[in-house]
Formats: sequence, structure tokens, C-alpha cells
Amino acid sequence: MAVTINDVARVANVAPSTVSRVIANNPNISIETKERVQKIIKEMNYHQNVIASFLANRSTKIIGLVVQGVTEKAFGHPFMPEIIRGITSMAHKFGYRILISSAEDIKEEKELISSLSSDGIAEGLILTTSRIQDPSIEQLMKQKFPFVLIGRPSDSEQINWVDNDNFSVTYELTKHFIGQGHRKIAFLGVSSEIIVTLDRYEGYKKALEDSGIELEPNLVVRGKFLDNSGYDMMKNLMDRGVDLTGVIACDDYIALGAIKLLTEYGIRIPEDIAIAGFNNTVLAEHSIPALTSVEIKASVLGASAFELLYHAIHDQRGDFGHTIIPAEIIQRASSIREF
Amino acid sequence: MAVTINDVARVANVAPSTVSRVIANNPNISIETKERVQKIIKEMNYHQNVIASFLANRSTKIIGLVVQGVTEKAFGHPFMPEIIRGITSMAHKFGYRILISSAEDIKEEKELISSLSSDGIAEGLILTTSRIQDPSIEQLMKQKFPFVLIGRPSDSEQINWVDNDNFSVTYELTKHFIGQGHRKIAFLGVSSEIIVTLDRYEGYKKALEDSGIELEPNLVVRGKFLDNSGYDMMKNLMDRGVDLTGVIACDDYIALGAIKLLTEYGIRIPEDIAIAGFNNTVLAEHSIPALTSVEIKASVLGASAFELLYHAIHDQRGDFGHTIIPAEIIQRASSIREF
DNA sequence: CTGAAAGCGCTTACAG
DNA sequence: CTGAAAGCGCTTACAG
Repeated sequence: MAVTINDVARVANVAPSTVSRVIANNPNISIETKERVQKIIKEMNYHQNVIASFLANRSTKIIGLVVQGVTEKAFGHPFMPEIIRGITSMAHKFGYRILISSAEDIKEEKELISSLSSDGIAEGLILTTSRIQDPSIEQLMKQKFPFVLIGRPSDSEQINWVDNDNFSVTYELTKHFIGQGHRKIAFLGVSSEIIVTLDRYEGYKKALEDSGIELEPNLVVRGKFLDNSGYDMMKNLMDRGVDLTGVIACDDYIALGAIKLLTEYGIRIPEDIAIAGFNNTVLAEHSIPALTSVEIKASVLGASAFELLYHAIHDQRGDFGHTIIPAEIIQRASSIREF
Repeated sequence: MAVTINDVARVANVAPSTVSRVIANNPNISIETKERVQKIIKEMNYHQNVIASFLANRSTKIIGLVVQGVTEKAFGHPFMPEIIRGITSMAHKFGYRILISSAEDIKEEKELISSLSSDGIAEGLILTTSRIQDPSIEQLMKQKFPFVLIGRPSDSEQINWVDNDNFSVTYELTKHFIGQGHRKIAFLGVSSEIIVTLDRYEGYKKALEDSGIELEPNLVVRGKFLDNSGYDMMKNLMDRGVDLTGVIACDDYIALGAIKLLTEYGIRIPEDIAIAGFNNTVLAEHSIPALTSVEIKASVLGASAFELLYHAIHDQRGDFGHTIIPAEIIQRASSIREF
């Protein structure tokens, strides 16, 4: 039904191989036949069957992207589309396309990764979920299938990954609070499974330490990173009468929830309590007061992930790349007293 | 390098075709050979090369999804991931995967669609951009390539599409305002190219008409649907001294911008001016006051789009499906005086 | 129930 | 500069 290279060859009175060479822009083909064949290709409305050429070439120019699904709601988090955008735009430059799949739970994710890494479609994988001790990752390493993580894994040497400098930016952010006279600064949203939050927590701890402020355990609130639970976390702190003047939340959603609670309690921001979040979502600038946040440059993370993956696929050297994207504190009214 | 069907056949002492039948779960194969072959497949860690089977089968079980890129920022809009999620989860049930591509501008989008529709990878396409008079759409129709639009097109008969009942939900929303005594209701964000906004505008107009309220042209503000320009739109209205007590914005972002301006001007919401948005983004519930919005059920839109596409690919009948997903008004403090 | 053979549509040494 | 042939890894009538 669809017109093939053979149809074109017949009409053009050449061998199929010649048509193939014209398509591939092979240099040693006479300009006349080239033009003639090209004309006929146009006329016959021929389009290359990429699947067939994949098989012959053993190259698909497709990479797989695995994101989390419904359950964790991460797909709905504003930074995910940004990451995807970064990946696709960089991939496009290299002539690559993205096969996107989402997994609802760990089990599904494991199956997904297992098939994506062996069914011959994807040449490499980008994973957006970096948990502590992920079995899928070990599997990929064993298979020597090229992959890149967005988010530093716990055992980080023999793996390609991109991440922000979570430790140092949180250090800076904490210093920003301390510099304004805050001593009692809460830290919301540490989760022992999610490495980003642990890195941020370390930065927070170190900044306190360097400023001679003792870490107060009851200022540190555990909780799911992407949960909408900032309201409850903050309520819990306030209702327990914990003394504090500053709040650093591991995510804007958490910070926004906290702001909502504080507003309801008639507490002024930033006069009574200063607050900051992470990920610089649109929520941050729209918040009242506007929320200080950390711009993680999600699209740059995505683009860098693709670059690492590209090298992993094409360079035989077998070394591993780690790219650190500097995050940036965006100061807004919520954390600046003189605003 | 990778183990093939022939390797397995050799070890199992059967023909490659037998191995193929075992993999395909072909019924007429003896249980003994089946089990023996399956065992060897496991042992040798054989994985089917899907690309080869694509070629032999003439079926890829992949559909393409085209979204807008950087320029229009739509990819960053919270409903886009929701749509993608709906598509992927439904596709997963049918064993399909999604190849996602983003286009930065109309030209790129045209090229993208042209290659996706003819390179043999995707069996069908879902498009998220429905503009007035899209040349790509005409092209696809001419090629008879299966595709579905998310968002009703202007010439809607011979095309598969899914959409909300934008007219009637906006009618209801406007009635909700009128029911609370509002007569001067502004409408923000009509754009002549974007059909959704036109449909919503019609619903607004009809509700006014049915209530005997005359349409005031200077209460209707044009503007890009996804722009962050609600602040400016509202400022313009206020500075011109336009008399109003209600605002319906075609998108939450626009509504949020308007709220920000109103808050700065010391205008109380909803006491002085009531306001509502569309798309029920997380922003809406986090807003202060919480923003009345319209839940468009983006993931259901996505899922339905896949279902239509699946039929378009597999049913030969050549008829066209139109699915309308009822949107739902979520009443919150911003539009309810007695709250 | 199983095998030999042709075919899916392309690519690429090899020979001339 | 061009063609004939083998091959990429699978599938599927056809024959037995």
C-alpha cells in the first residue's frame, strides 16, 4: 500500500540501493541520478519507513523516559513538564525522540524499565525517580544499558546523573534567614527515602552549625516531599507551641500550605514568620505574599540529562558523568523583612 | 550480540518459527515443546526485538502525541501533564505507548506532524493544539491518517475530537454570578484564534441574554489564553474606571493575576468583586481567597482521546467520534458572598 | 504440531 | 558511480 524504495527504484530505473543512497545523502552518487530520484520521490510521495531502517541500522534514535504516575502525583508537579521540555528540546537537536511511559507504582515501574531496556526500541533511558536503593537501577547497571538519573542516587559513582547543588543552595538559603536575625528556623518535608530532601537537610544543618546555632529536632518535620501536606505540618508545629520565626520548606506546595495555615492564624508573613520554598513554581510568584523560592532550572536538568545519555550511548569509554546544575535563590517578600 | 530467536531455536533444537509461535502464545503448539522453549528463553535471557516484530507485523502499537513547546508555554500549564497522564494510562491498557514530541512554533509543528504521520512509527496521532484553520489538520485528513484533537476544531464534523462542554459550563458559571446579584460581570481572556475561549464566551453571552442583562463590550477583555497577563487586564479595567462586581477569567492564571491586582488595590474578594477562573489548577485551591474554578477533567479528556484514536486506528468504518466531557464548577470563597 | 521458505522495507559491504 | 546480494530479526501462510 505505502510506496516503498522498490517502487521508486522501478520508476526511476535504478536499483533500490541507489534510491537508498540518495535518501541517505551518500556523497558518491552522480548529481543527475540524485536529482532525478529525488524528483520521483517527491512525485510518488515516498516516505521512508523508519521501522525498516531501524532494523537495518540497529539504531532507533529513540530514548525512553520513565515518570511516576497517578499515585505519587509527581507527573502533576510543575517541574516535571519543565524537565520533559528540556529533554525533548535537547533531544531534538540530536535527532532523537522521546518515548514516554509512566508507572503507577514501584512494581509497574520495574516491569516498565525491564522491557524498555531490552525490547530494542529505546537506546537509552532517563529516569526521574531516584529512591534509596532502587532495584531497577541495579538491574540496568548489570545489563550495561545506558541510562541517566535525574536526581543523585545514593550510590552515585558508577551511574550517570544530573542534579542541583542541593546541599549548598540550602546552605545559602539558611544563611539568608540567619542573616536576617532568625535563630529558630523550621525545616519542613524531609523524607528518608528521597535523597533531594536529605541533601537539603544537610545544607540546612551545616549552615546552622557554622553559625553556632544548635539544631532543634522539633523544628525538623518529616513528610512526603510532594505531598500537599504543608498545612498540616505547620498546624502541628503551631499547635504544639513550637517557638519559631522562620520556615524553610522542601517544596513550594508545602510552603504554600504553611502560608495558608499561618494566614488563618493571623500570623504575619514575613514580619512574624519568614518562609521560603523550593522549585520556584508559578505558585511562588502568585502567592500573597510572593514566596521566596529556589529555582532548580528543571529544563536545564532535563537537557543535561539528555546530553549525558547521548554520551553514554555513543561513547564506548564507559565512564560516568555527573552534572550539577546550580540552583538559584529567588528572594521575594515572604522572607525579606525590609521588603 | 543480543540473543535472537535463532539462537534460542538452535539450543532448543527447533525451528525459529516454533520459537516465534511460543512467544506469540500460538495455541497449536505442544505443551512440552512450549515449556522447553520457554525454559530456554529464560535461561538465555532472550528478549524479543520489537523493532523486527514491528516490521513483520506492520504494527508498532505506538501513537504520537504533539504538544506545544517553549514559546507558547502550554507544556508548562498544569493541565498538560494531566492530559498526558490520562492518555498514557488508557494507552497502557491497550498495550500502546506514547511517542511525545513538542514543537516550538507552527512551522516546526507542521514538519513534526508531517513526519510523524508518514514515517511508520506512530499508528495515529493526538494533537493538543486546536487553532482556527490549522493546515496540519487538513494535511492529515487528506492522508487519511488517524488522529484525534483535544479541543473541538472549527470545522468539526469529519474529525475525531474530545472537548469539554465549554458553552454550557460557562453558561452555568455566569448564572452562578447572576444568581448572587451580579449584573456587571467582566469576561477576561477571549482570543479569536482559540476556540475554547470563544465557546466559553458564547456561554457567558447567552447567560446574560437569558437573564435580560445587556452585554457590555468594555467588560469583555481580549487576551492570550495562557498568558500570565491577568494582572494587566484587570489593571486596565480598574484604571479605566469600568464599573463591575464580578470577573470570569478564561484561565486560573488570569484570575490569579487579577486577584493580585485587586488585592494591591485594596479591593475585597468576594465582598467587592467576586471572581472565578477555569481549569481548577492547584493554584486555585491555594489562592487566598480560594478561587472558584472549573474542573475540566484533563486526564479524562486524555483518556477519551486515546479511546477515540484506538477506534480510528482499528475500525475500518471511517466514521468520526466526538466525546464531550462535562466540566464541573468548583465553588470556592472567591465567588461566594455568604462564605 | 512443526519446519522450510518467503517476506516486511531498508542498508551496506563487495564487485565492477 | 551503480547494482546484485545478503542481512537486520521477526512472522506467517503453506505443506506435511
